[in-house]
Amino acid sequence: MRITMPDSTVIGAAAPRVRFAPSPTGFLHVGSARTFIFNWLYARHNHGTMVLRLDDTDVERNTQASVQSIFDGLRWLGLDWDEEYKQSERLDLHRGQAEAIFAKGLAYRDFTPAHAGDDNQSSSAQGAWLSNPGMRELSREESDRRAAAGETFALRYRVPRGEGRVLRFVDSVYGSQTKLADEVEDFALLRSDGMPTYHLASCVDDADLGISHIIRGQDHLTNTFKHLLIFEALDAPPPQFAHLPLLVAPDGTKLSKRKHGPVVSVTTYRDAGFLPEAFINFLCLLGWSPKDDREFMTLGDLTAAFTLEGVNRANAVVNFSEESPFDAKAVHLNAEHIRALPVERLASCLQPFFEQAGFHATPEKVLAVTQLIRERIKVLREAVGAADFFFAEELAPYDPAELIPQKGDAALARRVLEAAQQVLAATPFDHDSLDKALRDAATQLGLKAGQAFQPIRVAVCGRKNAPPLFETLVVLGRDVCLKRIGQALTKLA
RNA sequence: GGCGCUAUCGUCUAGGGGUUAGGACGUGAGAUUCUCAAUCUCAAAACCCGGGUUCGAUUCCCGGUAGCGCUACCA
Repeated sequence: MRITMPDSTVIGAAAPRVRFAPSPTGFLHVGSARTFIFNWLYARHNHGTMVLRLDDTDVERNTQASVQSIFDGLRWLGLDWDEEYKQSERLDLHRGQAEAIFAKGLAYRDFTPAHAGDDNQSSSAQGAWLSNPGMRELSREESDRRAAAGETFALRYRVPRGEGRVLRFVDSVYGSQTKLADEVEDFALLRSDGMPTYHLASCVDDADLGISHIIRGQDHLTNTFKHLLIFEALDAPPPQFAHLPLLVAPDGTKLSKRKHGPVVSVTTYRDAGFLPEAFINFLCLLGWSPKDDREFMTLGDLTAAFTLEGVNRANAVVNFSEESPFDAKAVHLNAEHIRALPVERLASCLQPFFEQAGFHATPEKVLAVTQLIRERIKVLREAVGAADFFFAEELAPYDPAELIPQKGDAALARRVLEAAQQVLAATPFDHDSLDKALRDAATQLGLKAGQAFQPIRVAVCGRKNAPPLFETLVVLGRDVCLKRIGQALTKLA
């Protein structure tokens, strides 16, 4: 296959083909998302092809909801893929290849009933389990006879034994890896219900789809020896492997949906108001670095900088807790990306959050508000709480004591608010005019700006901490400001 | 139990035979400011342990320890 690139260079067989192969057994979690991102970056950096393959051979555990959740997550990330497959639609290929392997004598039928759970303490005391007694040695005739009689069986790989065979591959991240074939157990290719196992289906598809690089979690590092054996039985050259360090929870264990819940789901980040670019940026810094001091990186920066050589070998902790479900660094990077976004784009990101909160949010107003809060929010969702008073018809109840400035009393607050009423009624409603008029008024009252502005700010916003006063007044408009100051005066009465 | 992988501030990481071991987040202090943010400055904070190699190891080697992964007819 030859692909003509936009810059019209022709890439030959060297153009990599990578794949992301999630199994739909739950929501898309951050570890999977990172694997997807690294594959994507590798593909784009090298002008290769990104394949999405749903590894859905575990019928028991697959759900449609999970498929949906994975696509939701991937769509949100905004990273595309070039080809899409479902393993469940390729079962004939898997079974055919299993038969071919069996025909070559590289696999055998195991009629031992599947045993559930971990009742093999006795064998673990001795060492590793390698095969079920008697099954490997069954003659072809005997095996055929029992199969014909309707006995169910699993198909197992006949791992080379007693030859001292060394299995070897060079991992792009972990370097040279070797293992004695004698230590690899006779793993299953086909289950007794005829369904392919993950190992078989995955390798058959990787070979068939011409995958050149397998970039996946380190939990598969030792499985790779089995996969080498399968590729060999398939007469297919093994792809290049690159294993990624695992993402772990603060307790050190691998991130899991079961154990850690929705805090590891991609959609949780989306709903909290992370920007996809920020989320991707954060995930990339877990187990990879550009080897310079850059941390804030756009998708373009990441694509340009990403190499497998830059991947680390040690597991990375995603630092979340009960109190703060998001890693502080993720939050910080998100705030940076929020500030880097053009206001118009940020405003349209904020729009749905405001609408969801039930605000009457016209695009014009949202744009004006966005300018005032963009340095004050770290995740989009916070905008709702930070800007509610811009949209509310009536201010939420607040403590009138807030109206009283430091070293002042209620009488002082009243004087300030009354002066403000006059000024606001008579001054053109723009930033500079209000700035001058309000400062002059403060001077006349013999007050410092801070003292004078607090009552006004609280009257108008219903809280002490808010965006700068004059901009806020302008966005709110004269009528609303005067009305709220009037209400504040009644509170002080 | 067996096999494998890993080990630098609390966290993410840079670095590498001789360095004041660098950056970022977080934390603390200060500056600035109409509050809050943002911004800026400063501070505290790390080479798992033991051997070896070497003039010299945090860096290379071995051992230990710890953590993680795999050890399913899950993926």
